[in-house]
Amino acid sequence: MNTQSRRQREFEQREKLFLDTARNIIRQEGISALTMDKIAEQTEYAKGTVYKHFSCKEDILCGLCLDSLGLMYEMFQQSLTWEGNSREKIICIGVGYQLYTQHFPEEFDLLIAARTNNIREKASPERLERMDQVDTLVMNAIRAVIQLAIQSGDLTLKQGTRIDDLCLGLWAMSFGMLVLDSARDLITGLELSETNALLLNQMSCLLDGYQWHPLSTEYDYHTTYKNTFQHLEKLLAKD
Amino acid sequence: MNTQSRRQREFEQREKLFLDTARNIIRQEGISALTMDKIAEQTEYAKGTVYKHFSCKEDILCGLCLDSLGLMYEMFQQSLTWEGNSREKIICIGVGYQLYTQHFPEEFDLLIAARTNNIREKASPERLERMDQVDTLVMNAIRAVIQLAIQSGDLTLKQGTRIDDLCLGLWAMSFGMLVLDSARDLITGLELSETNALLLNQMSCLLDGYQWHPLSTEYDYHTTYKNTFQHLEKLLAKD
DNA sequence: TCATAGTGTGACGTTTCGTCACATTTTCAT
DNA sequence: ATGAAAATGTGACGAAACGTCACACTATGA
Repeated sequence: MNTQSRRQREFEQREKLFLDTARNIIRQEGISALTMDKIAEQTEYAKGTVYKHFSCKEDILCGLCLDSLGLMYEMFQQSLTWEGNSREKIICIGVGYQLYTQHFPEEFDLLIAARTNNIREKASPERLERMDQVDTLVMNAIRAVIQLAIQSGDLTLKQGTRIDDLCLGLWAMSFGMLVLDSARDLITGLELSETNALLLNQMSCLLDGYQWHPLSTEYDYHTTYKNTFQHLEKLLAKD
Repeated sequence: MNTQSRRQREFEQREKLFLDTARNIIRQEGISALTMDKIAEQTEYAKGTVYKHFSCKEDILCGLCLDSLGLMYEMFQQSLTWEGNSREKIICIGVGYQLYTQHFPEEFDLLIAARTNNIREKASPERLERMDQVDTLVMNAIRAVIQLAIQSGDLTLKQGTRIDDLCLGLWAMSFGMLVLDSARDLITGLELSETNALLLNQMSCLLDGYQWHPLSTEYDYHTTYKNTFQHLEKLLAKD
């Protein structure tokens, strides 16, 4: 009975060890340097043991994404507690997303890659399933703020628009901006404002378009942005 | 002299043959089934010859993306000629983007993957360079419409916002929506409107937020959407 | 007609993957 | 304490794919 749970615990610890090692290799040498043999060697386990945990290399990548998503979820939960009106809470979530991508560019890169068939074709169904679940949790965090906004009267959905449409819209805008911005040096010849102003401005326009009150003309969200930024940055620094 | 140019032509034709073959393999068997040996075998050339054209597998993927981007650019150029106000032109571009992703999901998948270090770490610098160039062309198409809108008085940029910020915002929203939507079945538990309405609604809100006239309250863009959709779909059907 | 430059080839060495039969350790009933 | 059985860990191995390169073949033009 007791040994059962100990075994389980050891198994989970080892899984964590493998993932941490993989993460380090990617951070230090890039994703193409990640091999199963290297993970085995650095952890001083045999390759077969690694395969007891992960069905293939892509499965490990998804495992790393799962960790990332979990971290992101925690941060989003933090954002929900931010004191302020509903729009400020949404901004706080956006800032969290942005900070995350800036602190963990490699992980974000993986998150993008994991939306790609390249990876999904190979990863194990179980882990893909788990990723969906965390995805849903993250979505729920956003959904909660939207519902709050509707309840408090800050937001009235237009005819034919659903809550989840808005969820996806906000997510899409943030995701898109961060993907494109993370590859900003690729897009040569673009004359952009500085990164931080970019996301806030675009989100402000979108939220104004939704008629989510108070509008950016009625309220100073730059201050909100600065404050949430500092707040969340402190949280991140703890790691 | 003459033989020179003939050689050159033959070389380009063969490159196209390799790419077409690769595309077919991906479409039929998925990206993980793509191997250099398979391309060589199917084209009845030796592997060494394939490597005369592409430095590695990832380079081929980028080659496919280049083709995709070229096609997209052509479609965007078409959109610029759409008769209507500046907002309708932007919508036409968005619709083009959407149709593209729906018609060529595999290619779109590659476009996403090609923004990832996974691929970029390995592809040849020359081809990455060329991709940037086409990226820039595509951006220019969007930029042109924004400039038109400003000139015609439909749009006035807010203080501190640049044309390229708006470019990126529009691109980000569309890209984000299409990425997330292309993986829509992943995000279980989401209750979304149908795909087509989604992008239009979100773009409408964003454009309203920019105060890009005529606003969606003053003009029926659903009709525009339908018309542009049909128009571009005909163009695509020609292939 | 033949020397030469240019082009194409596929066998080969290397890397990495993923497997599996066997070795080692742990457990638990006696 | 002991040993049989169950659980766990190992790493040698075969297969698959990559990318290279010395050589073979072909085209060119003097």
